[in-house]
Amino acid sequence: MTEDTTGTGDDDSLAETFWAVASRLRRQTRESLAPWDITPSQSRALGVLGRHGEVRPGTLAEHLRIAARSATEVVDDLQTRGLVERRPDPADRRATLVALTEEGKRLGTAIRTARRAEADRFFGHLNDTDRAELARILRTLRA
Amino acid sequence: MTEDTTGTGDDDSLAETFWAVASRLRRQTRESLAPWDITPSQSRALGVLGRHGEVRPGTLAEHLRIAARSATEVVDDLQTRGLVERRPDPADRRATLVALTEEGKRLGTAIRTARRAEADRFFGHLNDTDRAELARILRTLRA
DNA sequence: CGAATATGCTGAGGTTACCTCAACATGAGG
DNA sequence: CCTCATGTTGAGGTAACCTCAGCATATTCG
Repeated sequence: MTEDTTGTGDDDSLAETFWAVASRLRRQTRESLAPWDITPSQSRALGVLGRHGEVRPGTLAEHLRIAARSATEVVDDLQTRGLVERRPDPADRRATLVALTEEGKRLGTAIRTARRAEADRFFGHLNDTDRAELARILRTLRA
Repeated sequence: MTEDTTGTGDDDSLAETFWAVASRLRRQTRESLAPWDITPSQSRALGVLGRHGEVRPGTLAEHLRIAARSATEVVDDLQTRGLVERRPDPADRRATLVALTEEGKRLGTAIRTARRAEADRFFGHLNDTDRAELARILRTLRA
């Protein structure tokens, strides 16, 4: 149905193509996370916590490249699910430290594995050279 | 694939890098569209309409790769701003055709120019080879 | 020391861009 | 004409952000 293609070179500016890919990746990610009933940004936060141990919400925000307030929100969600806990920062009484609970760690590793598999599935259509090229170019653009 | 990390070791998977770039691009796009008080998805819709003439909402949705219902919404917004108009499809009385108004056309071209400039600014850090490579690889992934 | 200022977190409230589900009208095939 | 498919949209929901303001601490400096 819907004569799918309509030719091909439809919306092909670099930016458009980029967004088309992004949208595909987002859908796939969401899908691959579904079994754990966890959202993409929660999973990203779990990743950061796994790599860094306990951090303050503000630091988490930097790693996720979002506003501090938004990090608070993600932490709230994870805390509700019992995946992280907050404790006072002994070094600064304004601050809080966020750390994975045992279950958070377990889930974190499980998800990391799944995400890796998912990434392989997504980027796996590329050969090694292309994948490396893509990584390099994207890193340039991230700056 | 997994770890060819360059030592920074921060958020290094290909997917993470991809999202970091996406986020940067999104912010910049939003900013560059601000003068016209138009959102990214509205501008994408204008683009499709500019390239295709009048289309049905459903067709628009396909081009934008979103659900039909969501296209209706974008059209609503554009119509409120007087940039598009709906008229009945003579060939099928269930359907509607969406077309740019004169002002929509004017704005569409203005925006297209701006977006191009913005893309150049964003992707301009890359040399020609890298830009071509990126385009090629992304097109593979879009499939 | 004490006052001004900076920093860290979060409540309140908003936005964008999506989604699904179901209603309703019309079209098409038997 | 009856059924089923299709096109659009109302209703209602969601994730993931945002800003702004307030409160509690920390730091700096006269």
